[in-house]
Amino acid sequence: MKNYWLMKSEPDAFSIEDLEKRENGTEPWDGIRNYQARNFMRDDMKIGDAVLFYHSNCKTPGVVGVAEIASEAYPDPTAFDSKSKYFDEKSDPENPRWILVDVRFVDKLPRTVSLSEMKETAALKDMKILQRGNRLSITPVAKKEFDHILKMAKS
DNA sequence: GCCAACGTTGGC
DNA sequence: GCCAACGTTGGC
Repeated sequence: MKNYWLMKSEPDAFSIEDLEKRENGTEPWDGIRNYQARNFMRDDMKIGDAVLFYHSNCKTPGVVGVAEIASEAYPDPTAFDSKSKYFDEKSDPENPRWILVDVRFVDKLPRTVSLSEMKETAALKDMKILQRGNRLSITPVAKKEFDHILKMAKS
């Protein structure tokens, strides 16, 4: 069974347009330093899973595109790079603490489905992203929520 | 194991 | 830029 996800990114750092421009539209999703998000990548993500690409910390936060999972989880090299802002001296290369998956561009939505609009939509009320104080950068999404957001983007 | 202090996230 | 919510750290 295919799984569905929502992944946040700050467009100033890495936007859906940046993803589209990457070779093969593919980018290693590095820098995840939260255990819950890591465990989703490690335990539940599979190649071909569908992703809602969400822009956070910007003028109009919301879902802007669709991507897909393009690799199994593998060690995040930035954890071992002392020059990286994601460097973690406590991550042992023999037993990596942090992992990542490759994410591939699929589509930009015809329009942004904004966070405020999502909040007003009864069919989306259970989404983790709408729950109070949720800061998780990777959250599972129900297929019907995923489909509903795509439908909203087309209307 | 508790919990205060601290750093980060992210909407507004 | 503000600040509430949250996760992590580290002293005890």
